[in-house]
Amino acid sequence: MIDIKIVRNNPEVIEEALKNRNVDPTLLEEVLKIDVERRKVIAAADKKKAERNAISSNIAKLMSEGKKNEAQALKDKAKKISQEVKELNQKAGELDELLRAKLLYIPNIPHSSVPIGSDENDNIVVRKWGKPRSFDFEPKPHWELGVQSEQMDFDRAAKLSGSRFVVLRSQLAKLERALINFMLDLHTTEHGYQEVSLPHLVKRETMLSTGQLPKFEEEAYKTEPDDLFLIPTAEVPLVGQHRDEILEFNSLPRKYTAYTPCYRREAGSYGRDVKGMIRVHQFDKVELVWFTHPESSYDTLETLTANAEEVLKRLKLPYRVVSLCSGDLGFAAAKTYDLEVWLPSYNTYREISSCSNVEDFQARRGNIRFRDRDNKLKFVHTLNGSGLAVGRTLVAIVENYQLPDGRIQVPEVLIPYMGLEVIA
RNA sequence: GGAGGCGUAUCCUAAUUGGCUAAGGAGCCGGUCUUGAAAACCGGUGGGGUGAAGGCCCCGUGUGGGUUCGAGUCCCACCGCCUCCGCCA
Repeated sequence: MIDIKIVRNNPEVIEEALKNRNVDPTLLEEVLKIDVERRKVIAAADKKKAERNAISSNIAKLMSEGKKNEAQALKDKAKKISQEVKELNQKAGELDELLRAKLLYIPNIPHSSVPIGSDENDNIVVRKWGKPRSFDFEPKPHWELGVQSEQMDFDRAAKLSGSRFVVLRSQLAKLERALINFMLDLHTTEHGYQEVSLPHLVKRETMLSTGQLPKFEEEAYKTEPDDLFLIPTAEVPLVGQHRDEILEFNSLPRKYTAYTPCYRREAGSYGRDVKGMIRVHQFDKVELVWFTHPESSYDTLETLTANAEEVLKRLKLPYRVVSLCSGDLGFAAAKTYDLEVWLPSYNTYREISSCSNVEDFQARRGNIRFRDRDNKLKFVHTLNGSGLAVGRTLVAIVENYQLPDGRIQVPEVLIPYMGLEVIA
């Protein structure tokens, strides 16, 4: 959530942020209008309350002196004021709620280093690693390779659950498991993250604090009658863990990694990536999340991104790092690097990880604070990144490591996890 | 699902015939003292409104209502945690 004080004192900052994100700026005007009205009502209510409090203490004094008649006169007066207070209070409460509801729909302010642009075409390639392999045969897309070996089963998945699901078998099922273990081992033993095993169903408030709600409710799977949501990413419970907490200064930064399935309705993506397992309703992901001091969060973004990149480097998968432009930035993010892996079937780079600094946007919504050196309570900064999306990593391996006969060579670092060198 | 208990500030813990400022302790921050530190002592340590500022004011005892001039305290509903019983991988 955006700080109302920034909205109030520097509306031009928000206005520019909304403009750069291609978001309708009328939202800002509404917020400002409500805020002015709200403060007016609060000031009026406070004045009445002060008046009533003064009378109340007079009544107490008179009562103790036994002057009942005088006290009664004041009581009548106070009762009237109390009625006025009640009305003003109610009005203030309504405006407060209205303001909060509007604020929850305002996206984060892009960081000054974020390139200004309208869509993904304006993203900037920061660096590239590795060279796309040149095949001396015609490479096949993963869905052909997988179906051919009967280890990727889209028909049965559709029978079970409909479109955009996949069933994996045998060595590909094992490859998925191997990737999860490889990623978790790397992040815990070499990058210093704490592994966490988490609930996959979370409350509405949890989704709200990370920014998935209220704006993107149609993207989430919701359960009835409990109003629990299936997580679209482990970021949600990882960040939500510390909701309404005050973290020790010395416990920061906190670094967590978690493997979870991710559930996404993919509403509005009909017709995109319909073949294969690039875009499915359920996929595995190993997530990285940091809680940091505000002053170090941008250094952390570089570290976090490097941690995710390390997975691709060890798997020897060619990739590039892209800095998302303002128009392509996610709702909660102040700055995002996407990692894109080379996919022969698409003949291009496709997103496999997204690493973001959301600054205090989620901390403000979730009330996650720490006590600073000056003893003041402040909001932490949170960062998240995929390290990596397991399904897409599997796709990348299948396509990039394919052999002319359709078998898949196992990347060297995965051989200990797979117990074999080639997937037949 | 049934029964009972408990929710107070960063933490621990008080406060019932409803009434001045939610007492006390710990931690932390700042200050005094000291060669330095410790101890001791003093002040501060949630949110909001208003003001150029000193300041002034309002709210805050799980949440939301109610009674009352006035609620930590009385009433109602809800939420969370704990214990026991039942069911259960």
